[in-house]
Amino acid sequence: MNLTPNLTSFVMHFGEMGSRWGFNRTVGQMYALLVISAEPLTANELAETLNISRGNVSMGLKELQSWQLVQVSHLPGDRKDYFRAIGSIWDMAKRVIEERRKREIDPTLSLLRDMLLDKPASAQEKHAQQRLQEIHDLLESVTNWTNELQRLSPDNLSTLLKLSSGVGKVLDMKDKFIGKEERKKNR
Amino acid sequence: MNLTPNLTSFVMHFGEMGSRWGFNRTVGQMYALLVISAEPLTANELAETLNISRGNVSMGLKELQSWQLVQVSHLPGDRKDYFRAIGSIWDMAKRVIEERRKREIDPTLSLLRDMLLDKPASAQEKHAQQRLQEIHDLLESVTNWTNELQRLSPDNLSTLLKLSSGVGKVLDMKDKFIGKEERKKNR
DNA sequence: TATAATTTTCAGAAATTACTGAAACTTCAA
DNA sequence: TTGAAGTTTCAGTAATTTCTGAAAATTATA
Repeated sequence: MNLTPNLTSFVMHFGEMGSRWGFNRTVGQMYALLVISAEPLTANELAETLNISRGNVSMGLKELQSWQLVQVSHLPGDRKDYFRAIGSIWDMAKRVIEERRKREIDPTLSLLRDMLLDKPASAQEKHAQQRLQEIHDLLESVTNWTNELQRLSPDNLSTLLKLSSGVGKVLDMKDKFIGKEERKKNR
Repeated sequence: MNLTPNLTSFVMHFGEMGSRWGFNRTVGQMYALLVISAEPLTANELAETLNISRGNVSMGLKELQSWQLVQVSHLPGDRKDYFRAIGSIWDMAKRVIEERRKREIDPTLSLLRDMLLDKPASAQEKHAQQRLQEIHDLLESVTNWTNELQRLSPDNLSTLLKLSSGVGKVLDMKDKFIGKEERKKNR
């Protein structure tokens, strides 16, 4: 496949950014290419377009599949695997959030849980545990949020994202809202 | 400084995770140590406790300062620099969000903006631009959110996080709130 | 101004991570 | 079965990143 210079520079940029997003350069390039391509691509097309080895493409696709960011499909009467980026932009966002949570938060959260079960054995540990508790609570909240996000429909997710500038407003509102609900309950 | 085995394992774990969070192993260890330490530490204490070279500590501290995650302080009559992790857990969370946005989103967003200014020159580019537009919009929303988060007081940030199981609730609130505002306007 | 205390820099070594390409494997069709 | 079409694996190499430690720079004190 031949890319216009513009698209090439996007693909390359995405490769550079890839490392900041948790996968390596070529995996980033492969994903960018799949995202902008109108048609599914074969592993060979990826290798040729990006000038990387066939073996590397195979490994990269495995990685992208583990992120659940690409899908394989087939054409009747053609044995080759065709790859495409999964669904909508919202699906991608959800997957990235989910995967990063698994990799960046879960392991730490589970270690923190264990550590907090131990009684602090010294003044040093006592102070440390306080900080660890705070970190634990924060990470747990973040985890809850991401779980909740997974459940949202694309529509609601979109609404929520666009709400940004109103977070403050909504929070102020929350007091009134909760207040009202509480009053109802206690009536 | 001598750490208990428990704390040592936390510090080491944080080092391993460090690479997933955007800094390297020793920087992660250094930060973990500063976070759990009740007292500010000198560069030499860090180097000794973690068994890494003095030079490495110097570079690592520079990195942590660029993330604005540590502060230097001094003791009267002592020329050494003492380092401590900045403020509260909320401050840390904000810094991390802010820095990651700068590193992981801003550059891509700015490239996407440029690309979307060009008229698509081919069918290929036309299709690609549609996807790029979607990505652009998503990243822009995320950026708006993080900006908004920066502005939130620790109190509100905490409330927002704990609201987790109520992302749905946030949306409900928004509807009622907006609805009320609209009704007011139209009255 | 000299010197002692401390921090920073940076060239090269060490460690880690990514990539290639040839061989092994799988799958299907004849 | 055989072999053609395709994919995966992995040992070895290349590229990148991290770390060390000695030298240079900085800063305070006498």
